[in-house]
Amino acid sequence: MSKSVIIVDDHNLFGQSLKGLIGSFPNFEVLEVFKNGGELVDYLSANKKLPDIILLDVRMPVMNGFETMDWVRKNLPDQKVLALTMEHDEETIIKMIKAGCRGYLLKDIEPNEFLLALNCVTESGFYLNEESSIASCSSNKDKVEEKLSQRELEFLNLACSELTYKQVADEMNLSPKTIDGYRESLFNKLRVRSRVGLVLYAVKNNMVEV
Amino acid sequence: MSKSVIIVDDHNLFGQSLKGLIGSFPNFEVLEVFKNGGELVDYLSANKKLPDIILLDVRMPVMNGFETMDWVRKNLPDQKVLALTMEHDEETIIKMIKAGCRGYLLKDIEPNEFLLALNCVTESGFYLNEESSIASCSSNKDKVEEKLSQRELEFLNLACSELTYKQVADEMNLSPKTIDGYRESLFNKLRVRSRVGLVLYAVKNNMVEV
DNA sequence: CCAAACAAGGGGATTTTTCCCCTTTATTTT
DNA sequence: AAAATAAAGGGGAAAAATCCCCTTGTTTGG
Repeated sequence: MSKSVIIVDDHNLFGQSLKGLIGSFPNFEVLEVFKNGGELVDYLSANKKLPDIILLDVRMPVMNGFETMDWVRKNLPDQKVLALTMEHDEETIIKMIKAGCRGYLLKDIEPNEFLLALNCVTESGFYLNEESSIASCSSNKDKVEEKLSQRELEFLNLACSELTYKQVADEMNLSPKTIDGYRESLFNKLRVRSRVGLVLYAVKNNMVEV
Repeated sequence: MSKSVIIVDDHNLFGQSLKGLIGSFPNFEVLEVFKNGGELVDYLSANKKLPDIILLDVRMPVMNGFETMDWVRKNLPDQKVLALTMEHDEETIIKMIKAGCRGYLLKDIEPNEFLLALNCVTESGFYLNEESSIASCSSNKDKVEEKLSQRELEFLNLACSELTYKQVADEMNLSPKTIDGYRESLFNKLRVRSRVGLVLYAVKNNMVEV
């Protein structure tokens, strides 16, 4: 019996090309190609046919990979999802694996490795290559991310702007002194020594939209 | 007669998938798929068959799109090259068009638009959609980039770090006051109001490695 | 139930950044 | 040759960011 796949990727040319490639594999067929998580959620919510595998990009408009993965885990906990992205930074890999995806593929893998991964997931339920295993073990950076509270993340985002801390305080309806506390706390957690350091950290780890 | 295409893209899965898609178009065939500009240059240097079109990614290891485009223009000025990337920022588009490519495609276009572009380039020599035309006209950002001197770029890079301006001055063997001059000058040129603004500008426009 | 962790806020001092106005010396353009 | 521009440097002041040490409630895990 043929295994069914749904592709979710905002780069349409890639999605459509990949559909062709997967279609050429024996025993695989592509049910749908979506451009963002929102379209996928609409489809899945409509009780349409569930695919054997969902290939999920991380950076997408409307609803990104993390948000989409959260939704899938809540609503279809048994759905197999493979993250398929260009980001090879540990943060992203760890976040996606924690969010519950069954493996992490980089867009620069060879097609035969890709086929292997598809088979691996349908049969054993998981596909983890060296990079993602390494990433999920070495939880060094991981821990610090964990420790950032919602409020701290809000602050971090606002710090990545030309607002002064005083203006950030207004924005968050807090006193400048509290903001100073967040700043100091983040400096320690993220091991940076200046606001520029904060911004660079956030950019490096895709925590802000640039 | 069939038109020949060479694909240069570091994301192998994309390159191979795209090969499949192009192969399915009538009158198109893919000669080679390379993972970076270096491989392309090796091929072209070896006097192998020249393709009708080269599809060139911009962000690649070893030899990126700009460097590759420069080489092609110098050595094979009549070779038709289409940039095919994810970057939709004006800087990149302008730089690639200036470097001499015949058009600029985003990876999120529809396959039929893609086919149109391929035909357009082989027949008329150019393919410019709205976005790239807009970009090459509205040279607003363009001009400011132009105006940044080598020294200012050096400063900008160092400003994107946790160094204080005093330390940046040491690094550049200049007085802190001169650095202050660069700072002020860049604030005006880039229309930012703080060091964080500088960093964000540099990150947005891929002027620093993050 | 208690101690630990956390969110919010503050005083006061130091350093860094930002701003505005200014000079000199080459180089380039007109 | 005169004018414009780039590169380097400066004084002085105001604003912002950084640092260190501190208090008061609230939650929350053990």
